[in-house]
Amino acid sequence: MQYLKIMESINEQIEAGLLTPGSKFPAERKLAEAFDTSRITLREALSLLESDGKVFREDRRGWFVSPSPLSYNPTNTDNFKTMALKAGREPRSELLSSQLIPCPRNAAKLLGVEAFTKVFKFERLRFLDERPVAVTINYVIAEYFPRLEEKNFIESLTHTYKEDYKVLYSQTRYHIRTSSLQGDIAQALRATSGSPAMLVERVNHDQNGRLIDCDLEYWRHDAINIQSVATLTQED
Amino acid sequence: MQYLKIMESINEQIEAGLLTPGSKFPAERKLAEAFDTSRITLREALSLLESDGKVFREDRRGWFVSPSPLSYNPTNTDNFKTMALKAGREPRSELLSSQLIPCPRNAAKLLGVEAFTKVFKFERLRFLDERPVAVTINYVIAEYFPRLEEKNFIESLTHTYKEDYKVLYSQTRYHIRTSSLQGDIAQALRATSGSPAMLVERVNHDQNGRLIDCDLEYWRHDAINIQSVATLTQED
DNA sequence: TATTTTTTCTGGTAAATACCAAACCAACTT
DNA sequence: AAGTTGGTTTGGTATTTACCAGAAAAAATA
Repeated sequence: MQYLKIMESINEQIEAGLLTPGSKFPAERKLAEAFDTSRITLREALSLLESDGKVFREDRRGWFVSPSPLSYNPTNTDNFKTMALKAGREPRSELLSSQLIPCPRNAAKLLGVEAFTKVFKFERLRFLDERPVAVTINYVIAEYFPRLEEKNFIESLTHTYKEDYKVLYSQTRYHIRTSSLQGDIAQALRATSGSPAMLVERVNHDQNGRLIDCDLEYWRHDAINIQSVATLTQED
Repeated sequence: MQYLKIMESINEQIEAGLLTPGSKFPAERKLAEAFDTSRITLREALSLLESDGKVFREDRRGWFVSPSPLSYNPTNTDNFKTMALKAGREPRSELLSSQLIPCPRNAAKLLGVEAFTKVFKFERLRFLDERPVAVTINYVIAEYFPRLEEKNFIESLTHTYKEDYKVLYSQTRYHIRTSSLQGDIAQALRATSGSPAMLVERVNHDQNGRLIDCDLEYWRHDAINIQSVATLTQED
């Protein structure tokens, strides 16, 4: 199992700080030669480090050292920008698409609304220090937010809700599971199809208990770290 | 990219219910032949399904269809057994080790205690329907729980705390991130080294705000699904 | 200097092959 | 009936080879 040794060797170099976060590895063929092994075995070692979140790759671009993950607290309303800035990172968001459509199946299931309810769907790509780390897809119940498409919601939907509609998030139901990146989402994240991902699904209610939107967040799995404090209720 | 087609083909059979949860796939060589491809490409397809949580493998034993994940709520005190039973699953726990030791580095960091503080460490293996799904490692501050080693805590530590020491969990700080299974932990879970995992770290306080223990839970990544409801506090 | 085109490099995919060791099963022994 | 042994199957690991397509770099052009 020489791939284990290669893995450890690379790992040591990362931990020792010889390879800085975000820096690119030499070409696979060169690395394989350096470790006196085949390209396939070298890729095996890198893949293990990838599933451990130590390194990541960009499709046909190479392998990189993973930056430290962003702490993500699902129980507060900090938006992406705020979270990133608090952690000393540089956030950026891009709008990938936005449209007013009848609620699709998967979102209808999350929202618990009838089929054909009008929703405003939009997709955003989130960057941290110019690395694409997440694609977020929002489904907003259209009737509660007239002309939402004209507002500037790209950076923060939370902010738009509050300023333009006097709506505050008050309760959120969330699911978090591992998944893999496929198709358009993988492409937007410059990831190869099948890369490991964290999928965060949230369903949000406003201060009146009204269900207002849901979102799906596909994160590169090494880019976040779910973190929270809970006050426990004893059941029995 | 024929591995994508193979993947979809297998996936369809799973979704159609032709392959029931927990059932074993034919041997790799036979499957490869059936799909008229090489074993390597077949393994590529299965690996993708694995990272998506649709299938899992047991080391040198073969590939299996993943059962549906257990919903795990980090914000309540339901123990493993209770969670499993509520979901209609059959739980079982095995004690892998238990010892009274000076707090090791990683746990000291989580607990925020001085080095050499005595802790009671024990490892348990959790099964769902006889499938090993998680290894949990607990570090309990020994001075608060004299003779803990004599109690029957294997099924539920929570229960022992409550009945024998009148201690209730009241606040927990948790971190969740993806990781990979290695060494002993992988072996206990019958997983191959490097299999994807969910790592849940928790630090717990009792009803008096006293820090009492922490635990590390290594889950097979397809076996859980973090799920919770949060009441939000607006900051600004 | 800025833009476009061409070339080179590099990662992604795929096959064929080989050997090892653990798991499994069946036959045998006690 | 229970335990041991030995052969077979099967997944894990590793090498070699090949070709493709996208990305990056270099060269040519406007």
